[in-house]
Amino acid sequence: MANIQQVAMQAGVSVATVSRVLNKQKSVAANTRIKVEEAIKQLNYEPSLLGRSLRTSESRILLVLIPKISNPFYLDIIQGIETSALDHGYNILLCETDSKPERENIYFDLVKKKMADGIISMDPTVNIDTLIKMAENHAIIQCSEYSNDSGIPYVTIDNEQAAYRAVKHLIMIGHQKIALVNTDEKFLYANQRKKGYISALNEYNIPIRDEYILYTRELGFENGQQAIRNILRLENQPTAVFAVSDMLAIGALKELSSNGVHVPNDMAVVGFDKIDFSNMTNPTLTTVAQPMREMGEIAATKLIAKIKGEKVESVILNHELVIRESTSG
Amino acid sequence: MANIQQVAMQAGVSVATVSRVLNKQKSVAANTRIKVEEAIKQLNYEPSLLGRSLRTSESRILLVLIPKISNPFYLDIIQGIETSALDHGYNILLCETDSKPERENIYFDLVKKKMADGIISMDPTVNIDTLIKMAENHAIIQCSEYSNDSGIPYVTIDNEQAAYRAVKHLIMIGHQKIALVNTDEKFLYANQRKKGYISALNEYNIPIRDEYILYTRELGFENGQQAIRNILRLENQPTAVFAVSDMLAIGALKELSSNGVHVPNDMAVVGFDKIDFSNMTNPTLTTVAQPMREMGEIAATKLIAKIKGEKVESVILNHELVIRESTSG
DNA sequence: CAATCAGATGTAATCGATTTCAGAGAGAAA
DNA sequence: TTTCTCTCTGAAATCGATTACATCTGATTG
Repeated sequence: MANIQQVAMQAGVSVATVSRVLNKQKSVAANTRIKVEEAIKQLNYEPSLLGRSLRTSESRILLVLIPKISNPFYLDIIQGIETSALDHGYNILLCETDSKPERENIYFDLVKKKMADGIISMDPTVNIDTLIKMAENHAIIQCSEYSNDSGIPYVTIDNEQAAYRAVKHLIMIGHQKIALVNTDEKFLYANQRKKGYISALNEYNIPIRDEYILYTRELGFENGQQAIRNILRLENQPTAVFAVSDMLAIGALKELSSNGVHVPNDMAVVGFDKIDFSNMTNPTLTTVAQPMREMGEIAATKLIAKIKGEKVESVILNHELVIRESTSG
Repeated sequence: MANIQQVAMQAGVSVATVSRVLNKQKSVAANTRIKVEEAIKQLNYEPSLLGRSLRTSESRILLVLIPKISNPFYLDIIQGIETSALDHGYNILLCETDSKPERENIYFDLVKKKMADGIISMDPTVNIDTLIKMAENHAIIQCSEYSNDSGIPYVTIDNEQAAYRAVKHLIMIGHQKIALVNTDEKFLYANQRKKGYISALNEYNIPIRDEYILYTRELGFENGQQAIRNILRLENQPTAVFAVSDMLAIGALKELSSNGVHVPNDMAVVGFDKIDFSNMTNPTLTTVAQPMREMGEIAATKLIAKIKGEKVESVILNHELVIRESTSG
C-alpha cells in the first residue's frame, strides 16, 4: 500500500528518481538505483496503474466485444487477441454485449471515460452508427464481422469464397440437391455465404430452389434442429445441407440421427467455423476452418498500432475446408 | 476530450459544482444544475474514470480468473457474475490463466496496482499460497473450487453429496458394476466426488474395485474417450460410468458409440456440470446440475460486499440430478 | 437590529504517478 | 583558476477527478 513518495523517502531520493528507476531510464547512478530497488522491496511497493494511466493517458486495456460468451466460435479468436495483447503489455476486458445496445453502451463508455484504450468488436449486431461515431475519436477494429463502408479497419476471411468451396465440395462428391441453412441476411457474413452458395450452384448449372434456402433466427443448436425438421417435411428432399455455422450443423446432425436419417449416406452435412465441438459429434463434421487464432492476433496487433496513432489497413485471411465424416461415407 | 475544468468554465461555475452535478448531490441550485448539464452536453464531456478512481481509490473493476475460457462449465457462472457486477456498477475483467503461474501473476498485479478492486477465482490450479497472501490485503472470493483452510470465502456446492446422489441413481436403476472416471485428486472436487462415489457404493454393500476407478490428466473430450478405451479392455466390464465432468462423459459417449456399445442399454453414463452440450449429444446426458448462474451472482455480490469492507461468509448451494437418456432406456 | 443558520458555491488540497526544467557537482579543457 | 560539459538528481507542474473547508447570501429568530 506504499506509494512512490514513501519509497522516495525510504531510499533518501526524490520521487522523480524513483520514477526513473521504475521506468528503467538509464540516467540513474548504479548505487542510487540499488538504493531505490531495495526500498521498493522493503516496502513491498507496487506502482499504481491509476496514477500512471492518468498521467500518461493510456490504460493499456483493450475491450473485446462479443455477443455471447457461450458461442464457441469466439474462443480461439479471443485466445489470439489475448496472447498478442499480453505480448504488447496490454490486458483485455472481455465484454458480452448480449446484442443489447444498453450493454454495448456500458462498454463504449469505458473507452470514452479513458478506462480502456480501444475496442475489438466481433458483434455482428453492434450498433454500427454508434461504432462509426466512436471510431472518429477512438481506436476500433472489427474482427470477423465488419461493415464495408464504415471506414473502420477489419480482419476477416472471404466468406463468399469459403461458402463457394464448401458447396462445391458437396457437388463434387455427387450432390445436386443442396439445402442452405442460413441466418438473417442483415449479417454481412450470412449474405456473403449465400452468395457463395449460389455461385457454386450456378457454376454447375444447378437450379436454385427457394424451398432449399432456410433462415434461422439465431445460430443455436435448436435452430439447426428446427431447420432439419422443416427440411424433412419437404416433398422433394435435398441430399445435402450446408449450414452457415457449426452449431446449426450440429443441431442438424442430432435431428437427422433422431429421425433415422443416416449421415452422410442419406444426407451430407457441412458446417462453418470448425469449433472444437465439431470434432466430437458422431459423425464428425465437415466444416470450414477460419484461422481464428491468427485473426485474433492480427486484430489485436492492428488495434495496438492504431492506438499508437499508426494507420492500419483491413486484412482478409485464408480459410480451409476440413473434410470429415459428415461428407465422406 | 473535454475535462471537468472546461465544463466548469463553459458553465461559469467551479469544478466542485460540476463534480456535484456529476455525482448527483442535492446541494446544487436547480438552474445551476441546468447550466452545468448544458455545458456537459455541449462539450460532449465524459468524466474520466482514471481521475475518479485515483481520487476515490476504487476502480470498480472485478477480476474473474478461470483456467480455460473454452471450458463451457464456466459460462453460466460468468454470466451470473457479470449480471450481478453490472447491477452494482462494476465491470468484470475476464482472465484466462491457462493454469500458468506467470499468467496468474499478471492478473494479481492488476489488483495490486489498483487497476481492479477484487478477484473471483475459479481456477482449481491456482497457486493457493499466493492467493492466501493476496487475500490479506485484497478482496478475494473463490467460486466453485476452493480450499478449506485458507480463510478465503467461497461459493460452491456439496460435491460429495452430489456425487453420492448420481451414483445412487445408477444403483437404483439396477447397476452394481459402476466405474468412476475421475481426475487428479489434488483438486478438491475430485477428491470429494470420489468420496461420494465410495459412500454410495458402501451404503449398498457394493465392493469398491480399484480397476473401476480411473484417473484422467485433464477434463477434455479426448480424456473421456481414452478412459472408455481403458474400461473396454477390462475383463470384467462395468455396466455404468460416472464421470466427474460432462466433457469426460461426452467423450465417453462418443467412444462407446464408436465401439458399438449402446448407451444406456449396454452401459449407462452420468456426467457432472450440466453444460449446454450435455443436452445436444445422442443420447442426451444424465448429469448433475450446479446452480451456476446463481453461484456466479452470489460470488460477485459477496466480493463487492468484501470490497466495501463487510465480512462475508462462505456458501454451499444446492445441486440437482438431471436424468436424461444416457441412464434411461 | 444583531445573531444564527441553512443553502449554494468556490478554493485548494489530494490521490499517485510522469516529466520538464533547472541546478549541483565532478571532471576536462583552456 | 576559470570555464565548459556531462551526469545525476530534485522541485514542481501536471493528468482529472473528489471533497473538506471556507465564504457568501439571504432568511429566520429573539
